[in-house]
Amino acid sequence: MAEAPRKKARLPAGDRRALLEDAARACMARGGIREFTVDRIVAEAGVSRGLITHHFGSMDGLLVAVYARMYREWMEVIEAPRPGLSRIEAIIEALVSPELFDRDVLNIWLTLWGEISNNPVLREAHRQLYGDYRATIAAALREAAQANGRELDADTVASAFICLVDGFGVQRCVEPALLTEADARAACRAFLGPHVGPF
Amino acid sequence: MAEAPRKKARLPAGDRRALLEDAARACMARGGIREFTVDRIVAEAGVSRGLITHHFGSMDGLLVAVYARMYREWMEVIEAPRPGLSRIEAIIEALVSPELFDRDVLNIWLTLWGEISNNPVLREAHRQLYGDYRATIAAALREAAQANGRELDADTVASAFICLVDGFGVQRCVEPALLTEADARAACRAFLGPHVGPF
DNA sequence: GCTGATACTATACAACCGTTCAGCAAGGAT
DNA sequence: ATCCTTGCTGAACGGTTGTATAGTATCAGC
Repeated sequence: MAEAPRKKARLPAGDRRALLEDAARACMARGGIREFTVDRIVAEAGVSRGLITHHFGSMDGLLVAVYARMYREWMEVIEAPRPGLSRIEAIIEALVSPELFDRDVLNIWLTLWGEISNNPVLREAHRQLYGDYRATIAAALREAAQANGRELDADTVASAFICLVDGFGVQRCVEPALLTEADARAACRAFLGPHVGPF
Repeated sequence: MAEAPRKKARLPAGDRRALLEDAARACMARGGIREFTVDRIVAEAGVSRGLITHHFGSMDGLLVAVYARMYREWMEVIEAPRPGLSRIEAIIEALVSPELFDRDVLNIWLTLWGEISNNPVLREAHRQLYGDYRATIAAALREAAQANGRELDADTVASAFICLVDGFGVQRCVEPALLTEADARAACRAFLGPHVGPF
């Protein structure tokens, strides 16, 4: 006979934190910032009301943790090596992959952007991470341009490219039918081609 | 001696509606959807708590009204004739103009996108208006391409172009320093040039 | 087996949420 | 002068918000 499931078993601190972060993301994916509330999140996670404050200090603390985890997972997919593809191609494929080009994921991002724009605590957290993202894209662009013997202002192009990608996210949230994964890939390639040359 | 200001003077119904819409936008520009509350809005407008329900039935009603007005004003600037410029150039100049390329305006849009994505009432309102926007852009693209004797899938390119523009909005809200009006203009032209030819 | 730290629960709290509604004020019609 | 309609107020409602905190369970070190 299997062990009877002990109620309220002790868990390593990290597990419970991750559980709450996942629950918070599920709520945000479902209903944006309006679902990011203590009651919804603890109900989703199946824990007591006090646990959020216990682990994160405040709702802002949890919000920052969610942002950090979203960012980390995003970058993992972006930076994953894809055999046979150049770095810039790999990035484009990552951006239209099921992991990143996903309504739930993008709805969480849309929600986070809205908060970054208005919440000083999250804005500060964003500032620290965002530079890395742009630098990664810019490095891939520089690499592709060099392979074709071209000059380019990698930072500026990377910035505009990120705008395009963020816009895909918006579009996919507000008008999902209008933008397929193939459209997004084609738009990325059409956008970057003139700047870095064939890839 | 001037007329003594009468308190609670009667106003045409439309004026009071517009007053509330403006107050709601001021709140959203300041703090996103979290500031879109009855108390904040009526305080901003200097009217009583009951007035929102009286004129709009509910907060969702006001939200739809705000969206409709944002859309109308956006389109007015987009469609304004600009002597000496082609239609597509005029649209790009409109997009980077002080009226549209404005932190407050774009923060309201970012807030509205987040709501469209999660609020069925607003999503329905959006669906009806959005098609017109895309059609306007697509028509300008077709015109430019024809002038250069080119073929293009105007709807698809318009859709991707709108993504780019929406992404500018996101970027300007979450990282205002990184994207100047000149950057945005240059990115628009670089994006459209390869599709429609010189303009 | 005690002690102290840690993980967690559950209640309580004041503040705020959107909506309802009774009533007042002002003007037009009769 | 009296009614009715309309624009608007302001109090009241039940429900939800985030946080503070007292109390309970569990485990490591001794």
